[in-house]
Amino acid sequence: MKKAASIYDVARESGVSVFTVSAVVNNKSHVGKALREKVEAAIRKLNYRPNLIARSLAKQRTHTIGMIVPDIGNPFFPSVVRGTEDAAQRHGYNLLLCNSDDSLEKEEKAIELLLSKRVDGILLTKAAEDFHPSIRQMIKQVNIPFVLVMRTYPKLTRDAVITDDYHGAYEAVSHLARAGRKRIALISGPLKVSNAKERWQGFVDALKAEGLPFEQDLVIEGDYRMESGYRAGHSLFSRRPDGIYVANYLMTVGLLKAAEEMGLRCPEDFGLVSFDDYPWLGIFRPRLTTVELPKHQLGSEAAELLIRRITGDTSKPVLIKLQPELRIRESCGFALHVSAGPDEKPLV
Amino acid sequence: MKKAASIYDVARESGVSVFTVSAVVNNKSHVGKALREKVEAAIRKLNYRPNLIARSLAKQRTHTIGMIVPDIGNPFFPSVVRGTEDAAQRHGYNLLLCNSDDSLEKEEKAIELLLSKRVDGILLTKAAEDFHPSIRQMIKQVNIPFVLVMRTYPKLTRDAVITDDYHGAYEAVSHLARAGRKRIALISGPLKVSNAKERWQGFVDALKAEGLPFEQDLVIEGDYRMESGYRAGHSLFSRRPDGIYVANYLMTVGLLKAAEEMGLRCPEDFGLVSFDDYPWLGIFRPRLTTVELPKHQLGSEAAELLIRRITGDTSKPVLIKLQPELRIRESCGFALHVSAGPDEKPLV
DNA sequence: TTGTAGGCGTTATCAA
DNA sequence: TTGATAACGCCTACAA
Repeated sequence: MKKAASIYDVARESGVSVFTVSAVVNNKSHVGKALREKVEAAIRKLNYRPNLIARSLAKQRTHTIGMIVPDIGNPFFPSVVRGTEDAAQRHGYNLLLCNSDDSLEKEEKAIELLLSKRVDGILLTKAAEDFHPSIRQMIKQVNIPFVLVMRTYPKLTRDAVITDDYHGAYEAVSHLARAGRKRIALISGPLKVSNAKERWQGFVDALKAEGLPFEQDLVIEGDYRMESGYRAGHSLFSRRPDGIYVANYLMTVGLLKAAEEMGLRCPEDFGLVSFDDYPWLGIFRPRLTTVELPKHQLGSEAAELLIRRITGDTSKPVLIKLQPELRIRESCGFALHVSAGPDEKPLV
Repeated sequence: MKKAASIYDVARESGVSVFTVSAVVNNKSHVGKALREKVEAAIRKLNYRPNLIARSLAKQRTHTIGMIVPDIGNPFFPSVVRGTEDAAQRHGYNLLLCNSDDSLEKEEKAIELLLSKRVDGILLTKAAEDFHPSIRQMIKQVNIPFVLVMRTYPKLTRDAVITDDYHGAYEAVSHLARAGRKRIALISGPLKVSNAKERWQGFVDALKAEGLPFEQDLVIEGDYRMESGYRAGHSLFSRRPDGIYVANYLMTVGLLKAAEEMGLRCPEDFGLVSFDDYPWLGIFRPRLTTVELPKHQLGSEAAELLIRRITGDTSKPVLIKLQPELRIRESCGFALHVSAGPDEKPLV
């Protein structure tokens, strides 16, 4: 097997210069009809495909965007990634995907690699800790656009697209209160992460607004993983909260596992509002009341913004804040039938 | 802001040739200590990072693998992708991710793009229809390794890593039969897809082995999406099956939605075995009995195999078949407590 | 051990 | 409208 045809081969085959070939490949207008047809014939004959690596080197543009998420295995992220892939696709960009496991080390390694591969921009869901100075400097230096996804990171003041987590949490806790819950607990994400802080604040403020006490030992800091929800459950239930707001789905699953082991039932023994909704949560029992986050949109808006930056939009940094939506089901002790109203999206 | 330092800048700064710089960057052994240190100093000073695009062009290797899945938003795939990313990572490869939505058109477009971007190999979960001849020829021509994931595709006889779907389906249906179900239905994936065919065959053979009738109008062909499960449910339940085997999770969710709308309960009105397990299925009710597929392993083994091919392994094509595992819970009408035995993985 | 020079496949500049 | 030819940044014979 011989190697793929290059632009030179096409030029030779059709008896024109590489310039002309390049012009027809990129269909610039200035090529005579006769030549164009000869070139096109040669392209077909040789089965020529432009080498995008070479093109990237010459144009200093890869049409690739890097995306770093904590873990694509966390059911929250696939939809986000899908959203960005869809948008990227539409604009002729590809996605290089990395997982950081919320580890600074992996994150920085991923960034270095993406920069070395000369991606045109990066979508980042920042891990908790601060960048090392060297990385920060490197980022500043290469000067490609970043947009933060789901989590802000002030040290690198830039574009971000997030959800209104404060508001979502506030709604969640208010709902718990309206359902008559008095001792409301929080299982939080890592407080170093911006959205966990927001959700925490929403929890605190809603409590206050409802005239409910804030009990320090009713808030537990998890790490958004299932196991931390499980552990949180075990230590939390001994304190008998009658309502719990859990800051993400995976921790909710862990929590429910713990509840079951301790013989506690939802909503009979405790009310629950979880963050982040999934189609199947309306099907299985207990039917979880959740705060839905527009995951797909999150990803696509981030991608759109990033691509705008890549293509030269230099307007001032923006913070896009998407609105969550409380989906009332049955995990707080009563089925509110308004949830079947026109606002509810059909499952399928 | 000036552009990034190149190998030439480093060479000039340290007063050596680009050859030497290249040698230390790739730490070849032949560089004298004195020079090496000078070069390293210059690298640090200029904050030099090799341009991997240029390297790829020169070496004809991108250290990137392309992966095409139907939909990363389908909860089945994230773990697979995570598995391949982990393996790729370990070997210094990156992942370019594409979604095909099981559409031949999108799939072929993705392949063309990946080939043009000169990925070193491709991981493919093939859409149902056959490649067009031109694509097939193109693939043959570029001659980069493909490994098929989850689905085989005989027309392109190559490496594949799949799960033993026949066996999994057989087990599922046998379990339904052991639970006393007599009229067992199947909600299948698209029969043009290899694994759907396998699961169908496992269903048929298990029925026969159990001495149960095969009723044609108790099998419905879906497309692995939620909505098709929902529709299948609506048309199926009027025929009153007492057991259902559903070939994937998303269709199960749709089916359960339909069941609810028709006032049918699982397992009281029908037994259910679903394919493909998730941590939360052991938590919510009904507790689904499922056939777990080793998703992460699927992805990592595929990546390992692909990378072996990329790096020159020319041994004959292999078909890696991973074993599924029946996880007995309660959706067939009785809780078999063997499921709590040593075989069961802890949730967290 | 180190340097020189050509090649990787495009695009882009500048003439013609 | 076309054609040479120099980048793009790195690797790698081949020489020294």
